[in-house]
Amino acid sequence: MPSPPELDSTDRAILRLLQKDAALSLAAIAAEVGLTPTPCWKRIRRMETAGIITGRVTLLDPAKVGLPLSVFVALEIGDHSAGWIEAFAKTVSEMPEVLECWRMGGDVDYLLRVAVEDMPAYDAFYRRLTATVPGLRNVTSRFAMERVKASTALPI
Amino acid sequence: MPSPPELDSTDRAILRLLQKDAALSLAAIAAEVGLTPTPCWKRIRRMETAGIITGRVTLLDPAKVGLPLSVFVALEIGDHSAGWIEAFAKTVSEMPEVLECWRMGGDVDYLLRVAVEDMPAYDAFYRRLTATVPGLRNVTSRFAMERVKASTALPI
DNA sequence: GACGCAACAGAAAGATTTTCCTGCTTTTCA
DNA sequence: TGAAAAGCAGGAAAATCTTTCTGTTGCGTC
Repeated sequence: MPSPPELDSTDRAILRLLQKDAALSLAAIAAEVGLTPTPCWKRIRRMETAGIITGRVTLLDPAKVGLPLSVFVALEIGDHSAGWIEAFAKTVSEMPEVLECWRMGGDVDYLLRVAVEDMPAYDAFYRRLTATVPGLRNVTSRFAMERVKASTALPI
Repeated sequence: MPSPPELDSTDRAILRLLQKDAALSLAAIAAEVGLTPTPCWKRIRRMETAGIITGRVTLLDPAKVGLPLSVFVALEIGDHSAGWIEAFAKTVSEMPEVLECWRMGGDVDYLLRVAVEDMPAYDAFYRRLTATVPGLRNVTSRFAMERVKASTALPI
């Protein structure tokens, strides 16, 4: 059975607002979507418990907190067993400088985005990664020059 | 002159908490860092006006809002003039399905992360991108199978 | 001893959350 | 087919909790 749309246009309007600014008051949201605060609150509550909203976070300026260098690391691996994959996911999840880790299809097996202070710090991370993770066949580091766009707002 | 550290250990503790959960009350933050709400509020206020805190956003589950496909697009360009670069940044910033766009050093000129509904939607995006942006020498699409880790919390 | 900074206590303003109510739509049953 | 009943979404108002602002104190420095 094709489940009915979980989100109507009002829900999506609320989400568009909250994706841009999680600190908006219910009164402001309500005015924007044409409701009173109470039904807005109930809708947000529902989307939170449904797992549609996964969290509210504070974003920082990477340069201003001393992490101006972003590196994308493409990994090719030798061992494709379920055990290796699980262990790798755990290892990488525990590395705080790895902000994103994607398992990919195609020529690259994993793609990481890493935030570090400078090149020596990246080298230290690189050594730690290659020492900790066994069976890496190829590691390609690509360095970001400029963050042209960095959004967390999905187009809904 | 080596500017004094803008952030002391209390500031960083507050930022670590707020990066994980922007909805924490001042009372909860204050208890965690060992202060009363008022100085916490002043510190947060200061970091907001200083641009260290760039915003508070709501995160959604991409699959649950109908955007389960993430694609990384590597671009190589022919024209490296300042005008082209500026126009490209503007074009890409206005495309809502492009969540991230990085200007890179090395073999790849730009790396994009794109969120779409499915493969036909990606194809439509691809056609629009290549039709809109002139002078692309090479476009390589890599498809994500699994989001192993996706964090917005910088390691401070 | 005076100054400046950071924290604190308490109060006022504002926001969130709850409770209860109304009207609409859908369902069910005679 | 019609009508009562149930369920759903929104709204008003009150209670609770938070944020924000005021003045004040304590500590370290000069």
